[in-house]
Amino acid sequence: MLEITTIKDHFDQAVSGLIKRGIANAESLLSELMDLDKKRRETQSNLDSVLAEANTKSKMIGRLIQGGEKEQAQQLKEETSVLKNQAKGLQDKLTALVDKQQESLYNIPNIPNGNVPEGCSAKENEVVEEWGELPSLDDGAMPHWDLIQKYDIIDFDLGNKVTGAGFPFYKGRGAKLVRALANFCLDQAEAAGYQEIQPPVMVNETSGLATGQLPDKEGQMYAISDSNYYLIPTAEVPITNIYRDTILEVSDLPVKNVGFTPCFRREAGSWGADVRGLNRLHQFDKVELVQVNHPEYSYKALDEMCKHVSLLLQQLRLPYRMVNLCGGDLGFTSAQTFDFEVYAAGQDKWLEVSSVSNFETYQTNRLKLRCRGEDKKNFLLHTLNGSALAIPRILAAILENFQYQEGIRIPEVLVPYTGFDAITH
RNA sequence: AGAGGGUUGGCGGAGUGGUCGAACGCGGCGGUCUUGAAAACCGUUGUACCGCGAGGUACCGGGGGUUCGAAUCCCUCACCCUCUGCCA
Repeated sequence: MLEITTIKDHFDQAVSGLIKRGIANAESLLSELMDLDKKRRETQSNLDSVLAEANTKSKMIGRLIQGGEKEQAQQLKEETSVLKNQAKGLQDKLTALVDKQQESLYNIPNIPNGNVPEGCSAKENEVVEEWGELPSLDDGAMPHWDLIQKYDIIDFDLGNKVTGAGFPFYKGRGAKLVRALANFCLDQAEAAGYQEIQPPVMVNETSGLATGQLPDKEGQMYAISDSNYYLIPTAEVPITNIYRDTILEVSDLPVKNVGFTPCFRREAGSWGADVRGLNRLHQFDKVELVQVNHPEYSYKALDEMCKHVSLLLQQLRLPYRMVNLCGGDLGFTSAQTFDFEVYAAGQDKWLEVSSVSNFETYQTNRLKLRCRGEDKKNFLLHTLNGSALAIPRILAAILENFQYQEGIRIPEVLVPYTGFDAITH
């Protein structure tokens, strides 16, 4: 969530930022919040001074009782009782105000960075980089959902039987290809200085709140009904939460972690042609990069992460475009996001295979992830993350783009990982 | 899963109703001494919020309660340890 002091100190900037996201009433929304904050501070001041008086009197009572002056003590007790009652009222008021302010802040998205394009839908996203030539396929080329049947490498029917829709089985060379992609991505990340992490795939409610999946997108996470845990929608959640309630030293920065996990998404209400086959699943594997960085260097890091993703896609020989998301299309918690879309020739579609974001202090504020400054003042750090990469969609693009009459060619960089250079009957 | 014991500041560890935000030790930081370092000695050392400031408030696993007053008593939840059971 946003810091209240940031909104106060950069009010106009905050308003115009939210307007860029398409929030028309941003000004009144933030003004209300400022009024609420003013009331909150007043109430806190009042409460503090009542408590201070009560504390003083309580201490006097202690001394009087020790000195044997019971009657005076009794008198003070009554006075203190009155103060305590006042304090209780003020405390309730303060709690209500804080809750309201918190709720309000939870519902305000991050302020877009200055380089985020104007626009209210995906149509206004800005393509900033394009790479590779779109393959032209022979007659009889297929989308991946047909290819996987033809070569018997991924089985959706089996998934339906054993679990339900959106939980495919990868078999034989299909399974091997998943493992090859994961290992390739992990090795590349390691070479770029990321530490590999294997986190739990279930998290508690506090963690979900801290990275912003809760309460906003509760419908996206699977909840474990009898233990208050949630299945992670991305490794970002457990890995970023490592640093919850933490104060780092400047010398610890940048923190660079990479995790390979299954991701679970309810994706409630998503149906239609866009979601066929591997395009959208309830469970899928993803390699995720997570960085914690100094505010001064976070955009440099964002750039570096985008370059990393570009390089992965280039090595895999997948034509892609890199898109600077416009204000209206930006994720709730993000200050700036670049999406990477890969062209899948068999279905003639661009598939989003990576999303690289800088959250600035939006997450660290909830996480209470700070850094000890040289002046001993603590400040909030920046978090960033990016997929590198989402495996099933990459798989889909590979199958479709590299298909030929008798089989599917495996990208050269993967061959050492798969042990085969083509999938044929 | 059952029985018992725990949870205190960066770490170890006192504290069972009243100047306790918390003794003491270690570690960290600053200083004296030294060519430099070590040792020794002196000082300092949590976080958040309110306030221009002086200063104030809150926090001893989380939440609630008793009391004029709670780290200390009561309830509850979570986690940890030991033993028994089960298990990859």
